[in-house]
Formats: sequence, structure tokens, C-alpha cells
Amino acid sequence: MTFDREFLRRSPLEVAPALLGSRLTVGDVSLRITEVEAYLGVGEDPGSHSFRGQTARNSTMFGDAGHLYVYFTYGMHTCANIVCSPPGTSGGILVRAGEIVAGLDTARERRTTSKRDTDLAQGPARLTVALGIAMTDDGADLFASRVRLDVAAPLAPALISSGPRTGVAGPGGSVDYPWRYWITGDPTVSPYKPAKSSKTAPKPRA
DNA sequence: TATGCGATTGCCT
DNA sequence: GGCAATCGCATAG
Repeated sequence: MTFDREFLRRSPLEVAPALLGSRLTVGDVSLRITEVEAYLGVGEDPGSHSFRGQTARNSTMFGDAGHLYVYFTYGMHTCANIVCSPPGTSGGILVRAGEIVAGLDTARERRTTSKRDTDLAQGPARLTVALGIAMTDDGADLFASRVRLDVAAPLAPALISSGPRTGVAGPGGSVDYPWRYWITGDPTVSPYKPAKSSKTAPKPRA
């Protein structure tokens, strides 16, 4: 057990902003985390994969904190989470974006569609490609595997922005809480894109 | 067993 | 700015 793992056994809402600035390293490619999203456990967050309980797919989220939860979606994309929650719960932190701080050449080779270096890991699926994370890394111990997390000192709150998630129904009713955190003004983050809503985009009518 | 859709991305208009 | 791609998982029957 490490101090870092102990740190990850707190609520995702507490850990998520603290992970900004931390480094995720796979082989020779290293990433500075600039944008994350917190997901809570069973019955707490309808948007969480673990909302409806444990399944074969999300079982990693139900294990100990400090492991990597990797899932496949849209038939083509892979995303990575840092399992983070008190024992007995099933939260996680989706790593949404980051800045490549080492292994830039390798990342560029993997992300050939990327036009700029700030695009290399701008988005959860792009990020896994840049780092070389695959489904086989699901369940990897972030402190004892090829995927490693180096937790940095927390950033000053003034440098952190967060997005509110409104109207989420919790066990006790609807609650409002921030779930997305990013480093203010960082060029590798795209906080202005509403990552939600695909077809039912609200149409403003005059 | 059958059907719908997603913690997205990139190309099209 | 809008939508197709693509398949495993979750839900309904």
C-alpha cells in the first residue's frame, strides 16, 4: 500500500480536482492530466457505469482504488478511468485530457490524425491512443504496472475550473454537484464543448 | 434472443 | 455545426 493509493480511497468528488497536474505514464510516453471527470458509485450517479451495480464490464470499478478501469465504447473507442473511491464503493475518475510531456514522437505516431500537439490527448479516447492504453490494461495497478500514476501536489484552487451537473437524480432526490474539473485556460482542454447531448441538442427559439 | 444506445471522434456540408 | 461509424453491454420481451 502506498500513500497515493490511500489518497485515492476518498470520494471521487474530492480526488478528481486533486488529480489535475498529476502524471500518467505508459512506457516512454508521459501525460500531465489537465481535465478529469468524477463518477460516483451504485445508485449515486446515473451517468456512472457502476450506477446499476457490478457487471463483468465494470468489475474493476468495484475493486481497490488505484487501479485502471478501461472500457470500450461506440464500437471503436477506448477510455481510461482511475478507480477512486472508499472501499466498498465503486467510483472512478475519467481522464479526459492531458498534455504530453514526454514521448512526444511516439504519441504523434499513434495519433496521425492529430494536427497539433495539443490535440494528441484532447479527449478521453484520443488520450488512450496517445498513451498506448488498451483493453488489456483494464485492472492494471497504477503503482505496480506498465501504466503508472504519479500524484502531484494539489494545484491552487484558483487554477481549477469545474462544471456543474444539474438535475442529476440521486438516492435522496435530485442534486447539483460539479463533476468535471479542468486546469483553467490550459490549451489541451476543451471545456467549451458540451460533451453531452448528441442528437437532442437544445434549439434556441426566438 | 432481439433491439437500442453509449463517459466519442472525425469527416462532411 | 451536424451526423455517420461500429460493437459490446444493458434492458426488454
